[in-house]
Amino acid sequence: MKTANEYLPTSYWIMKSEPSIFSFENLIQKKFEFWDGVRNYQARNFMMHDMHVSHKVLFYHSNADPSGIAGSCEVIENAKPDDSARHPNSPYYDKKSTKENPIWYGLTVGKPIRFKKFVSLFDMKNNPLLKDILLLRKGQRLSILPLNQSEFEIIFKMGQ
DNA sequence: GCCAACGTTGGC
DNA sequence: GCCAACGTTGGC
Repeated sequence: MKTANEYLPTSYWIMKSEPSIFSFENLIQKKFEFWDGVRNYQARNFMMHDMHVSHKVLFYHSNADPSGIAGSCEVIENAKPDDSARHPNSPYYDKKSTKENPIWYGLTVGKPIRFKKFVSLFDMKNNPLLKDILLLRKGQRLSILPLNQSEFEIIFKMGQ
């Protein structure tokens, strides 16, 4: 079984968001969004080092009813410091973050395309072609996950 | 709301 | 560097 880092380099990603906080419909309305609030080093490193403009992203609703992929989007601006870490009133505040050493970074996604059909977690679990993807692995909590081109295309087709 | 699984923190 | 305690994620 491959680890997340063994998927690198790749141009295909899953990004998770709780729709009660920021949903795919919110992205459709806003057209683009700076992805702030990531406070996990592995996910941050993906954004800082491995994700680049034009990379394709599947937008996953977590803690949702149902959870699943609502659509796709893409990276439209590479990583830059996540200023929410320096705002004491932000839920993402981190007192260790400074202007000189921001610690936390985010990037901007845009160009959302809503799937014709929502691809639920249940649907993905029932597709034998997806039995090995990181998203479905037990205990996998990373909010940003790499996937390979064929995995991306399988899920994308399920949404059409 | 429960809780398994995981990441982080901090004492030693 | 170990590891117990704690906090968080996210399915159910």
